[in-house]
Amino acid sequence: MENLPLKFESVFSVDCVIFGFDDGELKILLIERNEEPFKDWYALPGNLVGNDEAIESAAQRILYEATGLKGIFMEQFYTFGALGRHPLGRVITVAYYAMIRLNGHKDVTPIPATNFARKAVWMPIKDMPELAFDHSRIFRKSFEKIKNKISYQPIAFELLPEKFTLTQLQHLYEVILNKTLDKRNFRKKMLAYDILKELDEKQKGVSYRAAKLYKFDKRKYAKNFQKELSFTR
Amino acid sequence: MENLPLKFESVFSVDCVIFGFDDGELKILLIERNEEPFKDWYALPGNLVGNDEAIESAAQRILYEATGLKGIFMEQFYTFGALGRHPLGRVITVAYYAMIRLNGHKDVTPIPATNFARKAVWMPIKDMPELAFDHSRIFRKSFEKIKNKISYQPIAFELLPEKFTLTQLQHLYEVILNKTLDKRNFRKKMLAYDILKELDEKQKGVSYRAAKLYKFDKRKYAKNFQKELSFTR
DNA sequence: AATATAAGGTGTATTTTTTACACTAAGCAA
DNA sequence: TTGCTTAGTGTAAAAAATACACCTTATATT
Repeated sequence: MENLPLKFESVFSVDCVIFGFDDGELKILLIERNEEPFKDWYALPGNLVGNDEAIESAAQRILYEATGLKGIFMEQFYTFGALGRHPLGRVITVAYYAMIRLNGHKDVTPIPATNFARKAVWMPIKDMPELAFDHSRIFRKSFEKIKNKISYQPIAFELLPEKFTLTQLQHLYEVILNKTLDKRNFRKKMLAYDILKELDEKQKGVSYRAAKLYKFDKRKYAKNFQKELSFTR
Repeated sequence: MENLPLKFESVFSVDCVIFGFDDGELKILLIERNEEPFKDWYALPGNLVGNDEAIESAAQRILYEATGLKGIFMEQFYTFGALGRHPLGRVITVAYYAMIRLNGHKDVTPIPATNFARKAVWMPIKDMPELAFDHSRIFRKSFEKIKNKISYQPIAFELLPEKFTLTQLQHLYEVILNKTLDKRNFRKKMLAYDILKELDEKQKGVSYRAAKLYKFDKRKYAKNFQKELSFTR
């Protein structure tokens, strides 16, 4: 193919819905904007993508700026481009979500104050305020997505500490799916998938019988996981 | 919020993977490019999105230009924006797929020749050539998507004539899933979903026992379809 | 030491769903 | 009338999902 002069540049952004699980609650990371438009509003961490920056890298950069974390799996889930979504003109935004371990990483550092972000907070999803731009819509779509996905893919582990108890895992499912599950059935099913490694360790610092700790076992997962999960109760 | 001067414009495109089912084969609509870059290559129908055009509308416009069809459901499935994907600069593309009735609409008219498209063809997916840009990748992703989706959502009907036999439906599933299904189990399951309407009509023009015709029943579907489909054999 | 508290951990019977499997019926054509 | 081709159907067995309750263990309290 012959050489052609470059003609195009794009202006578009990436927004990230970053989920964490802490105090038995599902939270997402928000920034408080310090700049027009939507000054003083909460917003998803996001930014314009450089002309020489891959979208995926931009998402990783934004996650890093927001949390100090690198190398977290992020999944693109939708692109939002309604005409009026950005007051400054046509800016479409590619949305990603990530799930990160908040427990055991309490020190995850939200964004240092920047021009546009005054501070960042972990917002429990039950307290979610209306967000800047169309970010509320983006959040809702991400939440539907993970709700759906968790039913057939073991993405929940990403949110837990590396070592966790089955009860913690169950609680997380219950929070995301917004329904209670039967303890015996949950355990039976989860263990049947054979993607967990039982450790020789127990929970510590609890004032009741300590539970066994488990780890997610990537190798077992790769071997065994063709099946799909699903919980009806 | 105060008024701010418009600052941004975006250059981005939409590409459409348009599935049809004909002669017992799954096909997609391709154009043959008449313009650099990728002159003479096959490509997905796609185009730049106007600065005042909603993405969804652009997708509909492209579908219309390619087939003459309006009001077909299209689903956005991914946005592709790798740095080198377009030789003329940074152009990210939002990809949609659609499934349309080819049977009974043989007259679906691919694109009238335009500047950039010499002609359009319904290409059997088994004969798929390498496509322009990253369109092969886009196609592969769309195909994974519908493969997955057909297993739990009745999207297959979109591809069939309005009236169809259960055997036709089964063949379509078999083609998409690339495996054979058991006739009795398929029928039992499909009828159990209770989303089909049995007609008082039979197939015509066949030189063997004619099969009953069915219609997809949107109302039943809306009522009954919480469940998910899945075929293992 | 005894007791209370709180969560951990476990099994079984029932129902539902999925699977495997093969023959007769109907319509057309020669 | 016979042959050909696809339509159409049921059942038994296996697997998966569900409902359900009590004893165990560790710590804290008296």
